[in-house]
Amino acid sequence: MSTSKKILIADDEPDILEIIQFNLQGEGFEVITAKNGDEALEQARRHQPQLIMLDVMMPGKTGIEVCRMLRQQPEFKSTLIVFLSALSDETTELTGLETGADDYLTKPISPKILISKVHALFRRLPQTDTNDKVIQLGDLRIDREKYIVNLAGEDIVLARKEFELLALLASRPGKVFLRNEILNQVWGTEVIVGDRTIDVHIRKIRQKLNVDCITTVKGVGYKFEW
Amino acid sequence: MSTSKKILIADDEPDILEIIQFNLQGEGFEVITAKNGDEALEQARRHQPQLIMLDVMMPGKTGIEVCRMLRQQPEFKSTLIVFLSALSDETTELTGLETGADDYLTKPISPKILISKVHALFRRLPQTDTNDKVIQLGDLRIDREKYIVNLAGEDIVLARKEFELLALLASRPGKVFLRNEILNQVWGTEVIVGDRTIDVHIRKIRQKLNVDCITTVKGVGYKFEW
DNA sequence: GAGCCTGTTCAGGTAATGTTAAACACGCCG
DNA sequence: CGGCGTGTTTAACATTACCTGAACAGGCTC
Repeated sequence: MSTSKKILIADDEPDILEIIQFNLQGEGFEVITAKNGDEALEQARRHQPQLIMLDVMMPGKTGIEVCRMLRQQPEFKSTLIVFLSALSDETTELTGLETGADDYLTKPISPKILISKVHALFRRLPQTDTNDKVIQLGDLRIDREKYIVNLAGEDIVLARKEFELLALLASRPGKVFLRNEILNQVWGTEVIVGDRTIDVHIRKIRQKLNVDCITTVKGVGYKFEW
Repeated sequence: MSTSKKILIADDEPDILEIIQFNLQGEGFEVITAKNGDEALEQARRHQPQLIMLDVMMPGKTGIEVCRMLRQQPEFKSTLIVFLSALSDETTELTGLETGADDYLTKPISPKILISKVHALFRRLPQTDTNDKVIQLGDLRIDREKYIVNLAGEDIVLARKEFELLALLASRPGKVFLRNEILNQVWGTEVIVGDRTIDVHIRKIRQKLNVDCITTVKGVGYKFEW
């Protein structure tokens, strides 16, 4: 688990990039930079920052486009995204916020204000380890990327639905997931499946893991406990 | 289904109050208003809004003071707080953000931008609302999310109705809940059950908790005391 | 002590879940 | 294209835990 918070800044003006970088590093943040939209996407993918600051006007892809593309990818669904713009155009700001950004800052901006804003945004970021790609709990490891469950060194093969169901429950150990919640998260809102479907999958997981880690809360849902 | 989101607006100018209220209500928010700082504190306590918008310059307590006082109280630790101010003074903005506010908006502000901002803020809320789901009273903890009652480190398993009944009573310690009130909240208005049903559940809770915390108010109802 | 309210116990009914097997969907490969 | 294997869903049935009402006991008030 990385302790320091990573911030990606994308701007085509080297001066601005440098000033912001300097100030944020002074606050203990790890800063990654990009000179244009494509580079921003590339760096975001590589470094998985918690906060991304995008200049709106950049050669190639605009910040808005970059934001939209990021938000379409599951791993950036909850990443903080902030726009930086020299123009305080209402329409652009609106578009930016509606694209899923968390804030829209206008240049020039005082370094102090910028830092305060960044801190305010980080205050709202959920615990970093809950939406990680790898869930590690004792000798149980659930790797969302590789679709592998490993228990005490032993790889366990789970089918896709089984895996997603387990990953969901394990993403918040202890939390009771309502049956509806599970259906929405694993099956989506459009598909309608019978009542027993969830139970059957739960049973298979219990069987394959051969450990009593999923508790039924009757009339409510299921929860994962370790 | 989530209940509608409540927003509290505090401003001493009636015109501004009205404009903002109108716009937010149009978006489906439930809006509460306050004319000054003290009223804001009062209304916040009463209505427990998810978002509070504070004018900085108000007669009596300033928005900054109100924010500071709110943040000191556990129930407002994760409430969204936004400042509204006519003056874009850097020092004030800094102070505001450092007091724990989520954003600082300068008047005049376009309704559309305001609404977008509000939506952007609410997007960040769900992750942090776990605090609201836990009732902690001394060494008794009722966790609505985990469906667990923990007393002095010991987990106590309650059935669904028992849990909901206890959670209801404990949500307002000291308040006497009428039997009708309990029926409506726990059983719903449509279901009709006999008189003794509540008693039976109360008994089971008393038995399982093994602590005398539910007091009978004869001819009226029950109350939870700690 | 009568009347009213609540406490206690218990067993039957029932809704929710567990279990199993079989049907269905889908891609793979010859 | 058609059989095969895997993954997913359904249906039927078993099982469980929960909820509830009834029946009675006890306590308080008048």
